[in-house]
Amino acid sequence: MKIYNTLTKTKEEFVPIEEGKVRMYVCGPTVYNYIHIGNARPMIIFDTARRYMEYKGYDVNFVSNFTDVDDKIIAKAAAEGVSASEISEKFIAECKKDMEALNVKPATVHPLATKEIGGMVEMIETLIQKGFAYAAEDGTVYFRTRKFPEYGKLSKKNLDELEAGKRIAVEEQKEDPLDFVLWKPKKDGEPYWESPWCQGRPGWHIECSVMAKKYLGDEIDIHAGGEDLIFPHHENEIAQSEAANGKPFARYWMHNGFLNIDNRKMSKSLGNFFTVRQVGEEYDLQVLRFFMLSAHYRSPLNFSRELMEASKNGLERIVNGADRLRGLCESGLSREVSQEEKKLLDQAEEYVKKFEAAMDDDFNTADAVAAIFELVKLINSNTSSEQSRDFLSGLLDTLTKLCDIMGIKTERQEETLDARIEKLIAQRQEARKERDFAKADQIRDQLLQQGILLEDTREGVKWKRI
RNA sequence: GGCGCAGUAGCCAAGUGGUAAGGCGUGGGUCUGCAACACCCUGAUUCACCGGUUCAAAUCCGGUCUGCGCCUCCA
Repeated sequence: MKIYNTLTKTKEEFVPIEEGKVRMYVCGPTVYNYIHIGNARPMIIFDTARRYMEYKGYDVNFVSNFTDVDDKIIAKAAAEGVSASEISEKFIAECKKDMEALNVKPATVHPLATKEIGGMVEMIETLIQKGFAYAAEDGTVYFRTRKFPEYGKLSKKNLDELEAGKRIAVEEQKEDPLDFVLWKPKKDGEPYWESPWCQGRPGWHIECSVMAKKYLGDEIDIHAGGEDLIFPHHENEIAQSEAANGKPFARYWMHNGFLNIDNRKMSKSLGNFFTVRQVGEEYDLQVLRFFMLSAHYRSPLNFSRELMEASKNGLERIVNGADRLRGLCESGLSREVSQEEKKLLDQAEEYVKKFEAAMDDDFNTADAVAAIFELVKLINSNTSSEQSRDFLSGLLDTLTKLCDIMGIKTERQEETLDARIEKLIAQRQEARKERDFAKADQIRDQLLQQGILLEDTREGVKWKRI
């Protein structure tokens, strides 16, 4: 399995620190609002990577934080006249709902920044002891960036050029403009914690270093997040962790590309901002997941209604295929798998190999999805109720196995139609039998208006919600 | 100014030296009472442009054009 490593800018063979185990950390959202579809991309991508590694037999310890103390949370709390924790707790709960709808598995641990303050204070103390940090007069603690010679190794930045860039805020009490905050004093009305330096709260970067250390250890296999986090967030994490622990921090750094709207970065000021919740009002969020998997995770991906429609139709093709096959399995024959069937099963295995080869190559989900489509075509073209049950269920198992890895649900939600609708379907069948097609079509249109699509298949009448 | 990414059919998208996957859409056909589903056929002599290397280039090198991102909170 190869993974593209931002640190070396090459695809590298994945070798875990501990055989058979993966320690993985993904930077999670700051919870001051409903998550947007840009937040959803790393969630979906790295969940898929995790599922694939689990499929390969790895025991994945997957840690993803919620940043629940931050300027934006405090500002929102002030605006609504509630406490910061009320805001963060609410949006953590809402975020978990969205993740479930996107079929993103809960992390092994979802640590909260506010519950890890003790560890942060400890790490900052260590950094001060080792000379990598210093406290200013007002109690602000800064990281001494130039003391860490490898600073810039992830983002390929040169310290002197950074300084020349003059976009760094000059703070009088900093020894060097490049130094960044580890701990800052509270302002009136803000949440705070006690520390040796002042009552205050942690800076933006220390929490991830501390949570990764606590739940995964000093050295981890994979650290992931959006590409915008490369600098300064991940660069600073490396500096903090490696300076404090004296060991290399993460072996593989993975970064997903941005999700754009109309080829522009999504932002509130441009008015092209979508929450997952908004998209969910119009589409099953499985469609959003499928859409995100249609491109390589490192490429920018453009979001639009047109592309969502295309994804919806493509996903429908896969689900239809699985659905039909599931029905066929029930009526399959109890006999041995024939030679011809055996050949088809071998062909299906070829698609599994193609799928695995794609995923082994830096999680090429677009290619992996193509393999699933080819398998669906094989199924649609070569199955009937005249075949052996073992053959049919073998194909179904293969298809659902691959879809599971992608986090695509192939089972339609079991819904019971209410008696009134069932009666209409029965009446329509009666009308069809009597060749009263006008009445039959009238009933079908009536149901369609209620969002129920009927299909007359060889195996009987099927319905689905649209 | 520094660093970086991308440009493949109407749309999306894979492919990084051996002669262009897959999906959506379009048009035609088969099946069906009709429809839907499904299946078959329909698509780039060509991969932004120009030059070079090579027996061979979408893939490597040089240049040009265009779009985008990071360097500041941001997935």
